[in-house]
Amino acid sequence: MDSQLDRDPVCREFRALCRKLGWRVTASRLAVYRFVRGNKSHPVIDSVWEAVQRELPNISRESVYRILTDFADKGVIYQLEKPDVVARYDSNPRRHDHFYCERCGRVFDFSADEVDAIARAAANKLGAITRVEARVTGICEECLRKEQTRTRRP
Amino acid sequence: MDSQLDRDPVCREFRALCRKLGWRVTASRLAVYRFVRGNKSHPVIDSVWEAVQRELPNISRESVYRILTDFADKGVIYQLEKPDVVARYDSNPRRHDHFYCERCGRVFDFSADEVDAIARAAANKLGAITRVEARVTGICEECLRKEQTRTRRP
DNA sequence: TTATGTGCAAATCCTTTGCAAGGCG
DNA sequence: CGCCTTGCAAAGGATTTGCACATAA
Repeated sequence: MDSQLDRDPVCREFRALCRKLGWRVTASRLAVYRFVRGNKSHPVIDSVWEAVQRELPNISRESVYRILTDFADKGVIYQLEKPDVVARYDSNPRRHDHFYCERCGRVFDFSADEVDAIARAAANKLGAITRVEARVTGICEECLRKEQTRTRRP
Repeated sequence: MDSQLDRDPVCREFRALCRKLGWRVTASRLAVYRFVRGNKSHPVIDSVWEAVQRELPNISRESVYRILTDFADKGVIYQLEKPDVVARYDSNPRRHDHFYCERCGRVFDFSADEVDAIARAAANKLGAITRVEARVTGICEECLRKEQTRTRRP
């Protein structure tokens, strides 16, 4: 990275980030970071790849995957729609919400019905609304207990 | 389907459903329906397949997929986590919510911050909460306009 | 009988991984 | 120079599709 880039605030921010995470500063990572940072379009892989290719024509799709996965693992970005995708089905016809356990992957139902009206009001201008669901992620009771047990008896 | 099954209320319900949808009543569909109906465990494909195999040992995984997909298409069940999976990334670090357009697939941000407290309170007993997001699905403004134009000029 | 539904095998598509070469520190 | 990164090729895994046979209606 040449010294000229030090004047670019995004670049400096990125270097600080890498330092914090113990990562090397590479052109690939910087280019991906530049495109993703503050980007509100929720880009899919190929959008990111395409954009980054304009700067680094030889970057591979796989590297973009790796870099984005690393960013997501460190919480630098958030991954919507993880491909931890196995089709799941829900036969409950009533409006309801879901709690996703990050540990065991199970999904639990709950109902916070005021969410519906609130989200509808807020998303009103974006289009016609079909359904509203609150999605909560965390660690379920059972997994919490397991972790506590493990911690107590080392 | 023999007449004995007519006495089973689930079966009768299922026959009515098939009639409404213009579907043939088959043992495979009935078995899948039986397992899924009222099932609150959000089963993945293999759980459904495994359960149905106990009744129909020769049913194929592909058929289970087809049947569940058909059910979901008709709104008989809801498909959580569709495998329309292409990884999507979101660089907005602030808590916020998402509007998914069913037509164009784009995702829009909005904020309905009261949702957080409400959902937390409701999901409180299920475990430790990491994040809360309202997920709204519908048809975005732009797609709505396109559909209206198409309808107005046939 | 006739069109729909199903099993089987194979194709797709997205994502991840192994490995050797490249490049940051 | 040594270890972390990357490109390339290939593997993996989930879901879908083509086709011939089975079966509701």
